[in-house]
Amino acid sequence: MRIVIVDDDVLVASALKTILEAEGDVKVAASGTDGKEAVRLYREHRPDVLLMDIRMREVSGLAAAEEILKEDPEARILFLTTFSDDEYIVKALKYGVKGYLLKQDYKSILPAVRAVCTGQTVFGTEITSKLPELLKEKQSFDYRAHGLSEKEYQVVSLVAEGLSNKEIAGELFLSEGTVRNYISDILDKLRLRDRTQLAVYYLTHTQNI
Amino acid sequence: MRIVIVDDDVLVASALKTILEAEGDVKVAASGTDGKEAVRLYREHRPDVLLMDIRMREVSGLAAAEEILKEDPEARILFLTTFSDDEYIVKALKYGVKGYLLKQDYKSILPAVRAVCTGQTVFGTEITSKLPELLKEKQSFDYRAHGLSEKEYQVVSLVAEGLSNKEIAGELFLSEGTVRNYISDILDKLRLRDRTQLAVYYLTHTQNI
DNA sequence: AGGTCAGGGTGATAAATGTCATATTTTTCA
DNA sequence: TGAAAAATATGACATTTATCACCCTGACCT
Repeated sequence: MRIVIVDDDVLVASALKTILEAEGDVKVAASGTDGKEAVRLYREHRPDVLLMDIRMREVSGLAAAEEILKEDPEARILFLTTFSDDEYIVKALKYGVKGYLLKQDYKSILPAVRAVCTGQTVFGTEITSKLPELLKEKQSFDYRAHGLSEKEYQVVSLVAEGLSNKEIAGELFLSEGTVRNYISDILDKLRLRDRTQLAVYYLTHTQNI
Repeated sequence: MRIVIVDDDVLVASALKTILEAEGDVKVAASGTDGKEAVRLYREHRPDVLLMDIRMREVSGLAAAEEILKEDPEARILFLTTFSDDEYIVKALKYGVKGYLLKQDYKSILPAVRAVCTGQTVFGTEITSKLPELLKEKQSFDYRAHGLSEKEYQVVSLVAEGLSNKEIAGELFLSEGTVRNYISDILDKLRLRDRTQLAVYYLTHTQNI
């Protein structure tokens, strides 16, 4: 396994090198201290895994990752950081970075590197526990809480699909006038003015967008 | 490392056992063939990692995972599956499952188990490549792509806040009639029928909900 | 039998919306 | 500079919406 390490803290870089090369099958091919170097070293060595700090002086690890992944979407990049940050995680994942873990957690670095090497994605503990949070759906529209009946709720959801009263009537087998009355009631209960506000309200209180 | 394996395919279970126990430090504490058993075996053995098939006859792995994680949020569960499925991934991650990978990919099973054991989260290759997709923000509403002018776009966004023509006119220092004309044009360009559909369209094509 | 309440309906009416044809004024630019 | 292309505006009109007052039916209660 050939690794490239990029970290602007030289101590960290050498510590990592020591930890990794303790294993017989791991070889640190090169190391650098800045995002720009990361790009250069990646091009030059095409390592199995690029271990990179996310915050660095000139060019950040994130920018470097973007650059590298644009050139080689198969690149296996593993971020190292001293703190976890939602924004970074999401951004990094969007780029296609293969992992993200904490420096402190030195015992987990080697398994993580191995896993990434087989093409998998790895997250550190702190980040993992936040994932469900990050992925959680928005609270869904609770019609009972607003005093809406089942039928009224159906009307609301159809309004939020852009249907006219006539269409809603057809859909629910009601007369157009009844639908009008329903909507009038609903607007009253929800303290809204017209169907457009109703659609907006529903859409912004529902996850399925 | 103590592992519990649950898979309704006995062949797979024993193959996994063989692969894992080839390593000196791994011990398969027990194995089962159904979600119900998974829950029981987890309670009984509290393994370092629970390796579980996601699709099983009676109680699915997903249901079992939910149950187990409710009792022990720290449980390290690693799903195994023969096919990848977006729905499952997202659901599993929401529950707090620690990983998800393909059975075929037997070389990556051991590193994955080790990584999960140190508390990390691991995804198989196929899933990883989908992650950016899953997390990608909704494509933002590109008004130029629809031939809308800057001003028309402003009108659209106000419609999508539920403002009336008069209010929009006031907001943009236009006459009400002009706003009406704008909206008429916009609806034409976007092939929509009324302002409610416009609001829905805008909201569903914008990420900031 | 009478009361009442929810679900569904009608019709009248006023306001808001959408369409169109037709100006007027600015901008832009060959 | 002069003409085309925008941005803005008006008025007339048809449609759709929203509100309201009232009606009918059937279930349920007592």
